[in-house]
Amino acid sequence: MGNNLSEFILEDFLPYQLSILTNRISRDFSHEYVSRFNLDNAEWRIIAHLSQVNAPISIREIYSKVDLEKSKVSRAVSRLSARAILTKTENLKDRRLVDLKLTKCGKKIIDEMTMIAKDYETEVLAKIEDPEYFRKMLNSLINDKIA
Amino acid sequence: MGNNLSEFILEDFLPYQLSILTNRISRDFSHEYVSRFNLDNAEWRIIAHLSQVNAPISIREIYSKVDLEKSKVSRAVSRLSARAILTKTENLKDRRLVDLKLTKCGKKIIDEMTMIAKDYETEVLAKIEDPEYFRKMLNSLINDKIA
DNA sequence: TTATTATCGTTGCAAATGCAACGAAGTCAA
DNA sequence: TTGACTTCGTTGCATTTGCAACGATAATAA
Repeated sequence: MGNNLSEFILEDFLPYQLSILTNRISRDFSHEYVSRFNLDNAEWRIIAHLSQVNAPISIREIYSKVDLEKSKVSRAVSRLSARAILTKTENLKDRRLVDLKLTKCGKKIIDEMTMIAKDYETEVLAKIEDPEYFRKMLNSLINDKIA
Repeated sequence: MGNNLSEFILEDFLPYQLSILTNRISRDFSHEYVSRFNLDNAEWRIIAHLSQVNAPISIREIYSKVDLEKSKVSRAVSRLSARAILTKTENLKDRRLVDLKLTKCGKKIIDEMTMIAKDYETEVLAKIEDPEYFRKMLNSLINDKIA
C-alpha cells in the first residue's frame, strides 16, 4: 500500500550510528580519566596534546588542533594550572601568548594514561574483523579523500 | 634517547578520531534540519523515530530507544507540540503516559528530510573504498560482536 | 481495602556551554 | 610616530544541560 521505499530508518542512518557509537566509546573511556585523575574531556585532550610537543605551546595552538572551543580550553587550562598539572607563563616574544607546559605531575598522568588508552583501543578494535582496514577507512573519512 | 615507544598520539587515538569525525558529520548534517525547519538534534531524532512507528508512542519509549536524556525529550516534545509538529494526548490505558503522534506537518518534514538524509549519507559513504564493509564493521562495534 | 513501591513525564536548579565583547598586545600602513 | 586593524586569552551572560526531586498514576503485597 504505502510507499515503503521512502521510509527513514534512524537506526541505520550513518550520522546517527556514528553518534551512538562515539558517545558510548567516549563515555566508556572517559571513565578512565575521570575516576583516576578527575579530568574532564577537555582537560584530557589538552594534556594529551601537550605531551606530544616538547616546546611550550599556546592556548590558540591547542584549540585549533584539538577541536575545542577557545573558552573551553581557557577554562580547562586554568583548572589544570590550579592543580599544578601544567604551568602557564607569559611568552616573552609575544606577550599576548601564554606558554603552556606539562609539569612532572602532568607527565606522570599522561604516562599512566598512555598505557590505559592503548589497552582500551586494543580492546575496542578486537571487536572488528579487520581493524587495520577499518582505521584506514576511518582516516579517509576524516581526511576527506579516498583511501 | 627517550623511550618513544610509549608516546601517546592523540590524533591516532580511536575515540578521539571517532569524536572528530562524528562531530563534523553531525554539524554538517544538522545544517540541513536547522536551516530548513529550525530543529535541533533532539527534535530531529524524535521526529525521525516517530515516523517509523504507526501507533502513538510515549516519551519513555523515545528516550530509551534514541539515546537522549529524559528531560531533553520532554522539553523537545513540548516545543514540537507547540509548533504543531506532533500532538501530545493522554494515554487512556495508563494515564501516566503521553501518546505522541506526528501531525501532517511533522510528516511533511520527515518526508522532505528523508531524501536529504539519504543523499547526505550517500555523499559521505562515497569517500570510502568499501562502504558496505565499513558499515558492517561499524555495526559490529555498535552491536558489540564480531561481524 | 490499605500500604508500599515503582514508573511516568515535568520541572527546579546548579553547572556547563558557547558566543560575543572586552582589554591587552602586536602588526601594518600612512 | 600615529591610527586602524588583527590576534591573543579571558570573561560576562544568556542559553542549554543533566541530575535529582516532585506530583500523579499504576502495580504489587499484605
